Amino acid sequence: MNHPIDELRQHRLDKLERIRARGDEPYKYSFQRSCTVAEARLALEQAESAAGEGQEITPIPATLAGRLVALRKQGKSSFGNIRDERAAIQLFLNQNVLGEETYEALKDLDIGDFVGATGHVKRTRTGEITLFVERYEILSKSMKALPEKYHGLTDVETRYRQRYLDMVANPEVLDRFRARIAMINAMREFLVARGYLEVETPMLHPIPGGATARPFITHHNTYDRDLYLRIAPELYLKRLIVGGFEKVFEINRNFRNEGVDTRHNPEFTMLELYEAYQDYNGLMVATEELFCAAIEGVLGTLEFDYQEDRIVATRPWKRLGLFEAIREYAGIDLERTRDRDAAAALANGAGVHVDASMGYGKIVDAVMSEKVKPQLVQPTFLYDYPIEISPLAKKKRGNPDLTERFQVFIGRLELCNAFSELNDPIDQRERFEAQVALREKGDDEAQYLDEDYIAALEIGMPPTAGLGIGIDRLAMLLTDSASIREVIIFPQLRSIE
RNA sequence: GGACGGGUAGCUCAGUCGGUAGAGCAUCGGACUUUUAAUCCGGUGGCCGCGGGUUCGAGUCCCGCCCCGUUCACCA
Repeated sequence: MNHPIDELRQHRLDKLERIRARGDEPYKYSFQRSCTVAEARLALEQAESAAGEGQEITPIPATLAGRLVALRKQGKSSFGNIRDERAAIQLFLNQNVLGEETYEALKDLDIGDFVGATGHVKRTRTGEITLFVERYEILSKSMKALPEKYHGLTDVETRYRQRYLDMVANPEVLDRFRARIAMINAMREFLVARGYLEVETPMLHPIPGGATARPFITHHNTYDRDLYLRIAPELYLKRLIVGGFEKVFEINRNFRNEGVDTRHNPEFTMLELYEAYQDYNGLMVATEELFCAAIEGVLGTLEFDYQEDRIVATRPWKRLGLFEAIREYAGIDLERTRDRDAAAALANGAGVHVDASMGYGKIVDAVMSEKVKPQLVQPTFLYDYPIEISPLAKKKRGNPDLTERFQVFIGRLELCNAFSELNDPIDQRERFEAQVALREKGDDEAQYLDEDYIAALEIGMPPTAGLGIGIDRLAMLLTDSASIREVIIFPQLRSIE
């Protein structure tokens, strides 16, 4: 068989042989760089500005390492480019300098190999910052052809399945994930500075709680029992508030056995925080501050573009009652109508599809999702949600049909969910029982009754407000990404058999 | 799960009416001592996503399936 892959592979194997035959090792154990490529470039630029316009400067000695990303041979001299994590630099390789034998050995280098090189950094006469190489060595041999240099790798499936290749071929992908990391760091620093404790709670739950979603089920052999990958950390974080911590947060993965689309990945990262003696009013302020810290931490400004829209996130953000928003954007009033069928009729009239299984709360939620959310470009709080779809939130003062709950929307993305936490154990039990009743009627997303959580509330939980932020979606917003898969480094794809 | 779009060389893509499977880059050989998508000459490289069908003949038409994207449904 003469497959091209075999041929290319054979060429590389031959090169490995030749390298080893020279007594060299194509997979080195370490390499001592004098600095990074970016540092070398900066050193030259600083020397230049110190010397002044048009002055001769002394070339800067440097030993650099990186992946060889281009090699232009021109007879007895050659140009290459290496790239390390942060920057790329041109190499100049000349037979007179390297010696005939070493220069000849360039034949055994391929684009994709890691190379270490020692020489002096200066500009070529075309002005390109270049390492004039005096010694080089191969550090690691690549056995595969890299994607084409000009177009890069654009095939979305390959980009997601082989993210490492995406990162090699498209360096801006590194920037996107750096932005995500910077965002998380900014939020963590903000919270730690305000005295929140970062905690870790279980990923394996005996009862999946804290959200309405289908769980992944797994099995623990020693205890011979099924466990669930957590759909939310909420109930454990609130147990910590019961235990005596007053400000806690966790940034970690949740798993939900639901559909996959541009805004949903089966595993996703959530920041949840809880603060004792706080309610949703105070939390709205803190939420605004936290979001702004994240946005400025990444972008350095509160004004930015997301897809087609210009977002201006300067505070204060718009606040709208949920029903007010529905009146404004859907043109119907669902607040006065607590009757399920009347609400369904109004929703239908507004062009929102309602099916028979949906109760009042879900109808309100559907109208919000279809008619309100698509209008919420600028940062907006929606607050006061129906009790039916908020089983862990405290009833609104003066209106037991509503809960003290809010969500934040930016760029049509739903980014967080927060409420005054329900800490009345008797009310909580009734809410759980309502969920169990829904489950018995066939709603497999209804929540489970968690007796131990009730027991914790019976010990006593102070007044508390809590918040959950979809980290991946916020990363989408701050990196102008249309799909959640662009900000999840290894997104979930169907496996190929 | 439905609708729409896509899957051809390692990568990026053409492929007309059903008639010998193409280009650029990469790769291999040659030329070249300041190039940077280097250039010039020559060569190698294909399960056309998979499986059926129609046909003298299928990358192309038909049917089924797989995978990806967008979208709708569900969810955050």
